[in-house]
Amino acid sequence: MQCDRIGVEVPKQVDHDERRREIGDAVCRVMASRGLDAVSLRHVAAEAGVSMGRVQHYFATKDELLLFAFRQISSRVGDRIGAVHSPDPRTFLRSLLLELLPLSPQARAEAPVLAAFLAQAVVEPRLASPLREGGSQMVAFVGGLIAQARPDGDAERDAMVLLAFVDGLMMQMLIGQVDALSAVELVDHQLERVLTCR
Amino acid sequence: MQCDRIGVEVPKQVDHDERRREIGDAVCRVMASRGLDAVSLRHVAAEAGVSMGRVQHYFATKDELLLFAFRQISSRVGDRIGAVHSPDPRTFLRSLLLELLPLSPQARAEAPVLAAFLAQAVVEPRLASPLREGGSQMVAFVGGLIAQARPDGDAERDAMVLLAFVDGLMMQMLIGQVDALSAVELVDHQLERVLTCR
DNA sequence: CGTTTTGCAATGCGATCGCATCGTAAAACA
DNA sequence: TGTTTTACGATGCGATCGCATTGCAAAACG
Repeated sequence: MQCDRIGVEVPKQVDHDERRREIGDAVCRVMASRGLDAVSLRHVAAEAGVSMGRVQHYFATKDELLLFAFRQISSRVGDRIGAVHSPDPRTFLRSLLLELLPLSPQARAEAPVLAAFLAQAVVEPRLASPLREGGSQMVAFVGGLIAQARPDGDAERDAMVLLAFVDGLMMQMLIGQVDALSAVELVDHQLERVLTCR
Repeated sequence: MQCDRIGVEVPKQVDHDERRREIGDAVCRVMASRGLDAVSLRHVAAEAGVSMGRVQHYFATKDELLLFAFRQISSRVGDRIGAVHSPDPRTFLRSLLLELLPLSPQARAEAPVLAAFLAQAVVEPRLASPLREGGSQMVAFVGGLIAQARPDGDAERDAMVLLAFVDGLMMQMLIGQVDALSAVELVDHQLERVLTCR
């Protein structure tokens, strides 16, 4: 009998990456509901509905587990905002900014996890570094869109302003300070101002 | 012999509140350097240079300790921004916004603590509630200043925009994405736009 | 078919956790 | 001065932690 998958190096009968993703999801769910410090091997195993031995089998250390979960939501958020498109730069920009807020069910699930990792990044350079990298890319991209939508002015600076704004808005939504409707209105208001003034 | 302090209810020989403040400071220092989940009774005691018994003597539970530390930095930040004044509403506004960023040594020490509590507030309503309250007050006050500095337009909405912006900017500074000089420039830029456009 | 490898479950270990308890020196009080 | 109260330091306890180890069924391999 052959391996159940074509190609090389697929282990035996289970999809290694899929299992890791399932456990990574459980990590995110624990983080979203009870915070980063509630993440223990046992809690994650229970959340995933598997044994602790399984978690250990796929992740050598807790650190590796958390780093994997971090990269997992990072890439998910990246995919989500990467899927946004529009021929009109202004519409594109608006959709992009709104995609960064906890408005859709997916974004609502991911935002608390992101917030927890963001706070941890303050004291953990291994998290801060990729976040900075992603942020820089966003600044460059959003800056490009702004430049398209509007002739002159420092587009990169406005990109930083807009992105800091949506970051803060996300946090305020997460603590219940701003609801979804108000948030969208604020984004529209600020975006309008950035694109029409100066 | 008499009590070493005039008035009633001062315990015996030590200043109860002062001791609690010292320990609360140690909590904040641990949080700032190693994050919220590094806060344990032993670490706090070591950081404060006292015995664990002392920490337990002044705080019945860890929860009470953390809540006290939270209220302590909250009131410190409140005092700090409450001390900002200026006859010119525009200058007042600028100073207020800059005071919310980790620019001064005090603010730089407090910001990581605030960020950690903010993230915890996402999953802990007992923290989120006072943060919302403080945020609402800030919106009202900043909105008032905007209304003074600028005739028409929705001042409260712009206050929310500005405050979300500085919140996000604080986080980006904390992860090393934006340095102090750029941050001040971004605040000036955004403030200028809010006050002159629309 | 037998052997090897994989994918776990189970258990145990030492460290650390929050918290309770106990003892006691000193100060306050009568 | 004797008693009480305060302010701890010290120690211990059960729970939980990350992690190492062991065992074993099933699948893959020769």
